[in-house]
Formats: sequence, C-alpha cells, structure tokens
Amino acid sequence: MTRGEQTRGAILDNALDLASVVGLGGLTIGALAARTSLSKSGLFAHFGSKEALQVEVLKAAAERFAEVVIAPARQHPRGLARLRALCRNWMNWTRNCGLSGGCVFLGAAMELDDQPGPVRDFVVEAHGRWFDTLTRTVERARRDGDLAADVDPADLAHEINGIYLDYHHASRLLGDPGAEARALRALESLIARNGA
Amino acid sequence: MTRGEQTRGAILDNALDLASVVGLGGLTIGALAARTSLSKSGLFAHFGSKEALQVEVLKAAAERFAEVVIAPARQHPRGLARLRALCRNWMNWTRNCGLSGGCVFLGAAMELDDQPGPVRDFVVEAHGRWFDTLTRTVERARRDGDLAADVDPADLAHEINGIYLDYHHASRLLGDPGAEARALRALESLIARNGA
DNA sequence: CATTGCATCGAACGACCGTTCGTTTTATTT
DNA sequence: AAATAAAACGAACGGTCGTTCGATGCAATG
Repeated sequence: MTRGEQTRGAILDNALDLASVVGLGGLTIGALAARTSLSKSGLFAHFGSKEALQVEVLKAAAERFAEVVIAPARQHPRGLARLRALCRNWMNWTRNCGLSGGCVFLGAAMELDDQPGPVRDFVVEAHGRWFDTLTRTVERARRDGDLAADVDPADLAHEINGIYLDYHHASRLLGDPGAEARALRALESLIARNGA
Repeated sequence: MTRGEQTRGAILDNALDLASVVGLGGLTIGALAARTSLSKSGLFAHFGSKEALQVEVLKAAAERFAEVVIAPARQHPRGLARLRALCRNWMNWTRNCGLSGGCVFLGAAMELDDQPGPVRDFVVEAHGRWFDTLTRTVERARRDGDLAADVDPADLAHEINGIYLDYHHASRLLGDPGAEARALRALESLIARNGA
C-alpha cells in the first residue's frame, strides 16, 4: 500500500467518525484537516472536491457495513438464523464500527432526500443494495419453510426497516435505554406472527 | 396584528418551507432574506441569533402540526377512529402544509441527535409531546375496548412510529409511489392483530 | 547521484457565514 | 404637523467555507 493510500484511508476513517456526528453536510474540510493533522490543501488534493469526498465517505461506510453487518451473518445457516443475525448486526453496526455518532446513511438520507446530486444518488443506490440483500434473506427464509408461504418479502423487509428506524430514533435522539430490547422484542414478534 | 408580527410570520413561513428541503442546519440567513425580500440585518433583528431562529422555526412547525394533524383528528370519536385519523393526518402532514420538502422534525432529529443544545432540546421535547398524545390515543382506544386489554400503548406507538419512519424514508428518499398504500396496509394489519 | 513523480504544504482567492451598528424609512401617537 | 417608537436598511466586521496554485519535501527510479 502506497503512502498516499495510507493517509487517504486515515482521512476517511476520521471523516466517517466525524460525519456520524455532524452529518455529511456538516462535514468540513478544515475541521477534517485539523483532526488528521494535515493541511487543508493537502487533504483536499486526495479527493478534488468536497462532493467527491462525501461520496468516498459513503463508500467507506458501505464497505464497513458489509464487513460488520453482512459478512458475519453469512456464518449463520441460511434462512431464519441468518435473518436474525443480520438484524442484530444491523442494530449494532455503528457501535461495532466505533463511530461516535449514529448511522451515516440514515443521516445522509434525511439530509439529502430533497437535494439531488451524486451524493444523494449514491445513498439511494447503497440503500437499494442493502434492502435487496435484506429482502432476499427474508425470501430464503420463506423458501426454507421458516416463514409462512404467503409473506411478502418486501413488506416484511419494510417492517424490519421500520423497527430499525424507530430503534435508531429512540436510542440516539431520546437516549432511551430500553430501545434495543424493545426493537428485539418487536423483531421476534414479527418473526413469530409470520412464521410457518 | 402589528406589522412586525406580520413579517415575522412571513419569515417563518418561508423558513419552514426552506428548512423542509435543506434542513435546519442548511437554513441560512442570507438565503432566507433573499426569499423574503428583506435585508439580512432586517431579518436578523427579528430573532437575535440563528439558534433562536431555528427554535422559532420548530415552534412554527409544531403549531402547524397541531393544526393539521392533531386538531382535525379530534373531530372523530375517541378511540380507534381517532387513532386512525391521527395516523392518516400524520402521514400527509407535510403535504397538507404545502411544504416543499419532508418532515422538519425528522430532519432536525437526525441532524441534531448527537449535537446538544437548545435546538436539540426543543426537538426532543416536541417529539415527547407528540408521542404522548399518540400513546394516550392508543390507551383510550384500548380502554374503549377497541384494542385488546394486554396491548402496551407505548409499544404500539413505537410500532406506529416505525411505520411512519419507513413510509417517510421510502416515499421521500426513494420516491416509492406505493409507500403510502403499504404504510396504511401495515397500520391496518397492526390494528387488526391488536384488536379486542 | 541525478531525476522524476508523488505527497504535502502555505498562502491566497472570492464567496458566504452570523453578527454588529448607526442610519434611514415607516408607522403611531401627541 | 411634530415627536416618538418600530422596523428595515446598508455597510462592515472577523471567520470559515471550498478551492486554486506554486513551492517544497520525500520516495523511488534511472
């Protein structure tokens, strides 16, 4: 790994952590340069524009998400067990990444939902990929007989998404300590009532 | 109504619409002054600080929310009917306000969930008030026998919140045209399975 | 050792930020 | 009509924003 790639990685690590707190829009080149002990111009040269930096941050987040949420779940047997693992990993992913703030994708999604551009496009695409794997995991669980034959995988994925969003909201904004337990309860209840 | 109050109201109307698109953090005094055909300093004098302006914008949003979501629901009989009305009004409230963007509270909640201060405090408080009326409405429906005696009103309110969040996410970020129908379906399913 | 190219730097740019202040316009009251 | 108060203004402030550019250090290559 060349020297440039190394510092670039360090920049993105810091940027990801910072963005988890202040959001992609609040991410600032000056502040990021200070955190990484680089000059503004030196840091800037790695990306060429702030928009490009934002996209790279999201790419880095997506990579981490794949490592921390998706990959470990593959060690569980296909079907319901894997779906459970996926959801549990999902709810803890920012914590497992050691990020100071909340989910970067959620923040970006709310910031950019009415502001077109390449950053928003990437958020949409990344969310689509994640939602696909979630839906396919549900589908597989159904095919394996763990879920009832008449469940709509996309509908179920949306319900799971709702559980996650409420969990994130309650836990990060309100600091509700019972948020995780309630989310897990809701998830099990969802699975139980859609069981085969 | 004095002249000052009038322009102040016009400022907040514009600010609310602008913030629904760019978020509370993206809201800028210069841009807002241009939209309202005022000078920066003239506009600024109405609030004294940007933070105060942000809080006033949220207050204005809360007032509209009460008018457009909560008040009309009171015309429906207490219990399940009112709960349904409340949820339906909720899902359409930014549209009914004619706002260009999404839910201002949701945007602010995601922006500020890791950034303490008076603006965040107000968001937390406002959300608490809303969640209370939602929970109490559920409670009343249960007391009237429309819902099963063993439902936990707060849990149910959280499930409804999840439905709303997923709806908002799907509809605004992804532009999913079927989002509203799915949300209403999920809501009815939730009610049915918790019915008396 | 000389040369080339990459990585980083410092200084500066124009633009906009939130904010202050004294002045001018506009409305209300005497 | 004169005096008073309220409201909006223009100009400027110090800062920070993203970005550009030429110089400088450093590593690897010839």
